[in-house]
Parts: sequence; structure tokens; C-alpha cells
Amino acid sequence: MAGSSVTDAFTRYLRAHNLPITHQRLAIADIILGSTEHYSADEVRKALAERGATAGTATVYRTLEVLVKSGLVVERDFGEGFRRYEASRGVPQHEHLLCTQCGRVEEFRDERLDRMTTLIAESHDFARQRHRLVIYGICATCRRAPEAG
Amino acid sequence: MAGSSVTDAFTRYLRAHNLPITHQRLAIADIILGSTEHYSADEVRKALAERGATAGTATVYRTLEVLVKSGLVVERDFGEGFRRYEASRGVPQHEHLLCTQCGRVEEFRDERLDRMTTLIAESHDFARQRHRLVIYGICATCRRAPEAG
DNA sequence: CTCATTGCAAAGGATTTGCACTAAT
DNA sequence: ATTAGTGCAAATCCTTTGCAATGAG
Repeated sequence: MAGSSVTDAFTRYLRAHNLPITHQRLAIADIILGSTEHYSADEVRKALAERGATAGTATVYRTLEVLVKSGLVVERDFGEGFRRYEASRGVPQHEHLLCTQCGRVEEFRDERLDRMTTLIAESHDFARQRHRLVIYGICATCRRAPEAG
Repeated sequence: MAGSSVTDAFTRYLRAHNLPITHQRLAIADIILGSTEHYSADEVRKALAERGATAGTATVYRTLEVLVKSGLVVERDFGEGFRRYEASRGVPQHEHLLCTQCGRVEEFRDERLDRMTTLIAESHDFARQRHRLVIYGICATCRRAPEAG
């Protein structure tokens, strides 16, 4: 563990593809890969600022793109008007719960969905690629605190 | 049936709410309420143009908002970067298949999902509001025609 | 007539792109 | 030294808003 971090896989990816290993790339990777959160591009910038690091908007987006291409990060769209990015952590497929009040995201897995959606796609003569299920609701915390805290 | 159209319900809604009944509103309602398609705001404008009618962008969006408030139209977000609007036709809840090549949308219903998502939300201590399932794939037509038609 | 709607153009938020400058190898 | 990345600002896409002109009741 010592001397090694979650960004190692990204460093290897960059090296293997002859892509420069920059401070910005490592800092952004460190934030996303070291957490289970679902970050928006803007939240990444804020997280960088909290650590005393910075990166231009364009760099954040471009690095997120590289991370997605590497397979280490997955892009999500929960219909909020912007995208979120999540470390893939080797987890094959999972669904999300989104608190419509505070934006909190939780994950769950349900084996039945893969089978179910495959059958449904077939019956409509679609070649299924993937599916996306989001459950919207209010989390326990927000129910206890009526107004924002 | 004669002398009456699908926009009647919208006309009644507008009258009941003391909202002016304009040509633009009727034309836009006629397009969406008279079809089972899932229109983007831009597609609504194109559909208007095909009929020789026009409406400013702002009017299209504002009318869509009124239609959604009336309950006659439902707003959808399939993660394409823009929203779509669909006549509700009294259909309670259904899911969508989206062709990632041509954008074609098909619908299906699965009773199990309501139960399933309610239980999942409960187990995460979320007060479930709604859910959204989209299956992405390639439709039969696009599989036959490799390149765009 | 009176008030809400319309349409244009400007504003907005998220994301992308062009380009001179800087840093990685 | 090369070559690619960075950051800024301008540009783009979808959507919203301000405001004078227009149309519905």
C-alpha cells in the first residue's frame, strides 16, 4: 500500500499509451479514483481547490475523457442537466438512487435487470447495448431536515 | 368525433385557467398530442415548419411547459443532452427503448418495476418518488442499414 | 381596452474548441 | 528538442429571460 495509490492504474495507462503524466491528470484521477462519489466536472474543480490544486475547466473535461477511455471511470447522466463521473472499481453494472433534494447518490445491484432488459429488447427487435435505471426519491437525511442545512 | 381534435383537452385546460388560446399553442399541442412520438423542442419547430406554421424558440419552450403543467404531456430525459416531450395519453408509467443510432424511441411496460424499485428504495431508506429505465440498443432498421439512410 | 403572449435578441449553464504558451519525455 | 498538455477565451448547444410589439378576450 505504501508508495502506491489508487492512481497507479491510471499512471500505467498513461505510460502504456505514451501520454504525458501531468500534475493535473494525477490530481484529478486521485480525486475520482480515491472516492466512491459521483462527481460533476464542477465538483471535481471544487475538490481540487480544497486540496490546493487547480486545473482549467478544459483540462478537467479533457482529463475526464481520458479517464473514461481508460475504463477506470464511468460517465453517468441522471437527467440533472450535467454529467457525473464515478470510479468504476471493477464493479460490472449497477443502478443508482438519486436524492432529488440534496443530490446524494447511492448504488444498488439487481441481477434480474440484465436478464429482464435483454428479453425486453429482444421482443422489440433491438440489439441491446446497455440500460440505465435511476430511482428518484428523498433520502433519510433530507426527510429529517425539512429545509436545507 | 367530427369537429373535435386531440387538442380539445388542452383548449379546455387553457380556458379553465384563463390562459389565452393562441395559434401557436394550438399548433404545438396539435403536433405533440396528435402523435406518439417523443419530440425534442427542435423537432417540434421542424414539425411546425412542415405544416407551414411557425413559433419562436421561446414560445415552443414556454408552450411545452404549459403542456407539461396541464398533465397532457410528459417531459423525458434520455441522456442525449436535451429533453423530449411525449403525449401522456393517460398511460400511467412506462419505460423506453432508445436506438442509439437513429434516435427511434419505443415504449414498453413492466409491472414488476414499480414493485421492485419501491422495495429497493425502502431498503436504502429513500422515499421513492419515481424511477426511470432506458434500454439503449440498435433497432432492427438500423441493423439492416449499416450506414445512415 | 387590458393583460398575457409572442418573438427577438441577449443571457445562462454545461461542455467543446482554437491557439499561444508551458511542461513532459 | 519534440510533442502533447494546459489554460484562457471564444464558441457551441440547449434552454431561459428581458422587453417592446402584438394579439386574445
